[in-house]
Formats: sequence, C-alpha cells, structure tokens
Amino acid sequence: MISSIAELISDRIGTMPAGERRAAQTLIASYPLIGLKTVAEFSAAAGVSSPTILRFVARLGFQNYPEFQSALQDELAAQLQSPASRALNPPSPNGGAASPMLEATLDNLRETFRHLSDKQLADIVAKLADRRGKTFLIGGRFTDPLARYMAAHLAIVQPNVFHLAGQESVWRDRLIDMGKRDVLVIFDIRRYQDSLVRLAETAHQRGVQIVLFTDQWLSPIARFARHVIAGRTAVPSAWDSSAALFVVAETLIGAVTRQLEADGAKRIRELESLR
Amino acid sequence: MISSIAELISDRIGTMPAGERRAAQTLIASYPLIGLKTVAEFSAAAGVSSPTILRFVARLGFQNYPEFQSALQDELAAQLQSPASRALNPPSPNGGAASPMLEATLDNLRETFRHLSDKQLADIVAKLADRRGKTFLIGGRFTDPLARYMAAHLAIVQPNVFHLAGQESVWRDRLIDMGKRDVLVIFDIRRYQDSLVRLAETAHQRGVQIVLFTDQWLSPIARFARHVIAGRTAVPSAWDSSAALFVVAETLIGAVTRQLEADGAKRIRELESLR
DNA sequence: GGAGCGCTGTATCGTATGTTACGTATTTTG
DNA sequence: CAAAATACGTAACATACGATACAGCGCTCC
Repeated sequence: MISSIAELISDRIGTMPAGERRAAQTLIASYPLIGLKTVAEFSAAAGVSSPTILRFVARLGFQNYPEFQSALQDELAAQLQSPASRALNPPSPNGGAASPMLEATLDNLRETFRHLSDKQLADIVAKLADRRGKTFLIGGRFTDPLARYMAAHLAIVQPNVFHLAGQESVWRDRLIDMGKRDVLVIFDIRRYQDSLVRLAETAHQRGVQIVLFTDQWLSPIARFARHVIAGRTAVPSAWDSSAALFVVAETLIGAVTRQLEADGAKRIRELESLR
Repeated sequence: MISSIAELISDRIGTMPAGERRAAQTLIASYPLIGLKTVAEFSAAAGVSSPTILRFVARLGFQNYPEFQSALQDELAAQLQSPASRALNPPSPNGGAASPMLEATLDNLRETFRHLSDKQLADIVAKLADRRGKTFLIGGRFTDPLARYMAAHLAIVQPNVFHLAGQESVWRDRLIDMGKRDVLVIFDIRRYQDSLVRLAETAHQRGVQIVLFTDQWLSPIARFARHVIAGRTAVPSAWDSSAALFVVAETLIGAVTRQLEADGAKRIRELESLR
C-alpha cells in the first residue's frame, strides 16, 4: 500500500529517465517544499527544464501540476494535524481502547493552544473582565453545557453574567438587553446551528462583541465574531470532542478571575469574606 | 521579538478591520495551509473577497502575495527540519499565562488515565450500554454541565437517558423511577454537595448502580458507588479543573456508542438512515 | 442630522504560470 | 554502424492568477 507521495516516488524512481530522476531526487531531498513552489523554481533547483518537471508529475499519475501540489498540501495538512508527538510518545503504557482517545485529545489540546496567542487570550480576558458590560453565554446542542460551565464560574466572580437557556424564542428576546458594551460568548461546532447564526447576526448588528468557540473549520458565526477560538475536535470516536474548547474555557475562567483580583474588585473581596 | 507569521498576525489582529480579521482568523485556524493556496481559495474559505486577502497580507508587511507565501513556506521548512523541537518545545512558544494551565491539564489527563484501568472502563461501558435499564445523570454546581454533556450524547444513541435538572425537590421525586437495573451517573467534586450525597444514598438503597465522577479526594458518595472515576483537578487557577473528568466522559460516550454499534442496536441503524 | 472617512466588494487589467508543440540530441537496437 | 525510438529543451501559447481602479456602503465624528 502506497500512502504518501514520497513512497510513490521511491517506488517508481527506478523506471524514470535521467532528467525526471533528478527531479525526483531534488523533491525528496527537501520534501515537500520544492513541490509547492512554481514549476520554474522546481526545474531550476533540479537543473532541468520545466517540461521535464511536468512529465515527472504526469508519470506519478497526476493530471496536471496544480493537482500534484494539492496532493502535497493535503499530505502536509494531515501531518500537521497530528503532530510529531504521536511518533515520539512511547507506545502507550495503557494500551487499551481508552488510549487512542487520550492521545488524540492530548494532541488536540496542544494544537489548539499552539494556534492561540497570548495576546488573543489577553484581549478576550480584558473584555470579559470589563465590568461595564454584561456577559451572555450560549451554546449548541452539544456545546451548551460548556456555556453553562463557563457561566457557572463567571457568574460568581462578577455580576451580570447570563446563560441563555431554554427555547430559541425565549433567548431571542434577550437580545433587547444587549448593547455595545456587552459580550456574547457562543459555542458552536459542526454541525453548525442556524438558530445560533441568526442570534449572532442580530447581536452583531446591535454592536455586541461576540466571542466564538468553534472547531477548526470555523462556524459561519466567525463572520460576526470579534474573537474566534478554533479548537481541534478530531478524535477516534463517532463524536467530535469538545475537550480542547473546554480547557480553553477553563483557562479563560481562571484568567478572568485573576484579572478581577488584580483589579481589586470589591466583589472578590466580599466573596472571600463570605467563605 | 516576533519570529513567526502567526505571532505577527495575532499581534496586529486587533488593529485590523473586520474583513481582514476574518482572513487572519481563518489562516490561524488551519495554519498555515490556507495561505499556501491561491488567493481565490483563501478568500472563499474566509468568506471575503480577494482584494481583502491582498490587503491583509499587505498589512502584514509583505509586498505581494507570492512573497507572503514564500515566507510561509520558509517557516514550514524550518519546522519540518526539526520536527522534534516543535513537539517538545519546553520553553513554551507561548509562554504566558495560558501555558502553565495547559501543562497542568495535560498532566492531569495523563495521571487520571493512568489510574484508570481498561477493565474499569469496560465495566462501566457495559453497564451504560445495557439497554434493559434506564440511565440518570446529575452533577453538582460546577459539574452539572458535564452531566448534561454526557446526557446529550447518550440520549441520542439509546433511549431512557435522563438528565436530572432543576431543583432538588424536583429530581428527588424521580427516585421513584429508579430500580435495580438502572444507573445513576453523578458528578461531584469539592466542595461536595450534601444534596447529591443524599440522593446517592437513597438511590443506592433502592439498588441503583451508581457511577461516580469525582476528584482525587473522593466525594463521600464513593461509599455508595459501584464505579468510581477519580480525576485530577489541580491547576494553577483559583478554580479546580474538570477537564480530566470531561475527557473521561467523552471516552465513555465514544465507547458506549461503539458498543451499541457492535451490538447491532436497531436504534443506531435507524439513526444513520435518518441523517 | 449631515459631511467626511474608511472599509469592502465588483469588475477589469496585465502578467506570470502551467501547458503544449516541435525540433534536436542521445541512446538503444537490429 | 545505421536507423529508429526515446528523452530533453526551446519557444510559443492560453489560462488563471494576482493586482488595481473604482464605486457603494456603513460608520464615526462634528
């Protein structure tokens, strides 16, 4: 079974004429980057002419050069999705059925945070900790519990935190309460829910800042969002995983709490004396 | 010091207009692959027009689109050269407040699963997938969302799954419905809630099997529980983390679904035909 | 409420890119 | 050794890609 293009090449390199073999070797040498550049650059690097490059990719079975490049990109995508950790990590000490799930989740967490900058988090924290506005939270069919989880914590450290529960018609009416200073935190992963998109659109029109938790394919709500957190959701299961978004939510909860403490919010002091 | 383009983007994303910000978010979400494709594909993925993409790369300081792509490719090249360094990267590339939280969570996950035997998981899965009994789920102040999350999934793959919501007096009455064949899944971490303990005790007396998700110090409910899942909760935050329990829950959800598929449950087949 | 500014998309343009045809060189085979 | 077949590069071509000019729109600030 030949899975990668590199294998395909080494499989057929024996049957190639001299020029094409040089192309193959050049590509393998700095795989796969040369293949992503233009035919002219590739041919120059290999020291052959451009038609030779094209004949080379044709021999590999591709209809044209762009198709070849797309294949390389897809390969790269797959490689980047599941980072090297899988190759490094010792064959899991706990070899059972749980382990692939755990490994995938660990990867998802690392990848999610790798794509998340401190600045972005800091911006969101600043907005959430801004006590001048209200905070609303809502999620989709499977992610609404995450909205509840976040709301449960935030509502303790600051006032004016509301989880939008119940039927669509109910929380749509809450739009009246939302204005420019307010934040709407939405959790929405595939399959994206129309009702949430409509909510987001209306809220956006009212000037509400939207913080969106979504998956890496980005909910259409990203269009209206001020801040987008894209979490990895792929796991070996029939369901997508929201674990990465959950951990980001916990991180934000912690950071907002710390921020409010730093601000010396009276509420925090009162809370501590209550305990 | 700004080294990667991703950093550059998150640094300036705050100063960008809406359209360009969408471009930035799209790129970050599946970094850096979209940026290697054509302007047209990039713009389509981001849901903006091509000129917006070009303005976006111009704002990042690139003279033209090809130059931007070259920069991305160079970055990729450096990354692919030393794949190990990226996965390990102890001096976190993202050294701020988020990282300790992430590290602690990763540790918690690993530790939690290390203390979790396959057999234990298998037993719980078998019980949850047993269609002869009903499944009830409930959680505490902060963990009830986890119960909801689990219920939302389980209720799809099998009938008779109920989340106990609302006031204590309400769900206490549901005890009447519970019998020997039924399962009660309880989430309870510090500070343990008396109301849940009382519920667990009564349910236990009625012969209900209890599956308890708790922290490493074990809720008093452990005394009545048939199965206990102890998750690590310590993180550098004012709050405890439920992430480990969340991931165990997702693992169980996936395993139960797989089990039911293996059992050839009619419901699963019907579900698939519905989609 | 009105004027100005900035952002965004549509449509057009020039060009760099991939593609192909053809002629020459090189190798292979009878 | 000759003749044919294969391989390779040059050059012309067409397409699709990135770039730009312009107009419409919404927003902010007087």
